[in-house]
Amino acid sequence: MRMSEQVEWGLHCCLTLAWIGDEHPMPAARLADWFELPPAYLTKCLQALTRAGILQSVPGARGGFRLARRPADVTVMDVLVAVDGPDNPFRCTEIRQRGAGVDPSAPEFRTPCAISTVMHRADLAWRRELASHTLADLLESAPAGAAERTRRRYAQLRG
Amino acid sequence: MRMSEQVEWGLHCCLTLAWIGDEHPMPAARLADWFELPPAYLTKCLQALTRAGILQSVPGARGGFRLARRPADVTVMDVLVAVDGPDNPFRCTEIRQRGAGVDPSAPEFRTPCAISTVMHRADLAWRRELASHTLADLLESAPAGAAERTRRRYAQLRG
DNA sequence: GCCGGTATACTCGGATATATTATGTCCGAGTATATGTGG
DNA sequence: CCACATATACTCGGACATAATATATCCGAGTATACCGGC
Repeated sequence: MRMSEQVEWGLHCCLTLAWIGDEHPMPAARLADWFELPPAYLTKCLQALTRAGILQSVPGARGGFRLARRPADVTVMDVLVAVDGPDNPFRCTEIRQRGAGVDPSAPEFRTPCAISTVMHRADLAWRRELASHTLADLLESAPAGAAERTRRRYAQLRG
Repeated sequence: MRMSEQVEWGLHCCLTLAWIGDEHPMPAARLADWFELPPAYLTKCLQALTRAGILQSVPGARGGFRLARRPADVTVMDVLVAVDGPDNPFRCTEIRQRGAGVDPSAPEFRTPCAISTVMHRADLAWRRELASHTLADLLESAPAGAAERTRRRYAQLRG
């Protein structure tokens, strides 16, 4: 099991967009250059975040992406769901009902599979933790001066 | 992100082996037939569990697999690690250090990436939940009579 | 009848193909800007 | 000098290849059993 790298990309992009502010939207190509990521592929991630209402895309010249909501209103969980999809990593295939001599309509199968239940609980704990942290939290926990450095670097990049 | 199906297989196999007891080891082919799973592939899962010390393989005729420990001493987490590997689903690639004009030796990078920290916390919560349930718990939470039905079905299968 | 040797059938175990998913790339549709022209 | 129409350059957006991983399979090595012959 391995999480898509796009989750990391999406979170870093959101943080960078938060730091440079809403004044100018930032093109995907510039974000890709910023992190040395494949530009064409990063757009896919940014589009997913846009569809989820986390980013806002601005078309045309001087266009790009900006945050659609305030950092405090975007959880890490939101980003993950937007990029990686809403599905539970564990998917119960009900193999307990298979095999010869098993009646799928037996009363014992009315209650959910115990394994599935445990997995679901663990998934819930995971999601709860991710939902308890917002982009604002991440911005605050950054080293002192990170915002300033980011803005300066961005200004230098724009020339 | 999708968890390997082998995790589900491994857990169900462990529960079945617990129910039928240690008297006779159960061959992989019979377990595969039991759940209607691909026999040759299931062995890979069982081998992984054996390497982890959860199952015990008995070679030769009348051989097969049996539980190596008591059900109370095997957590769901143990099975997952054995089958799916110990790696954290999220893998920080330190993209914050990339890009032109960034000094990887800067003091701000001495502290771990905040994103990585949050992900690690969530992963920990997930693992903690999985580690808090043992095979014995799963056996107990099964519907009444499950053990009896399983043993009877197995006896009938052996002929 | 008992013991030993041998052949056998059955088991696991790791090396080898295929399917699916994630990664990476390309080109077209659309829009704000800049420019040039007429009033 | 100002307003408007037009052309342009830049942006996003979804459709198309490639690489990595999970799934599925096969055949060989090893072992306990069962059988057979000899004592």
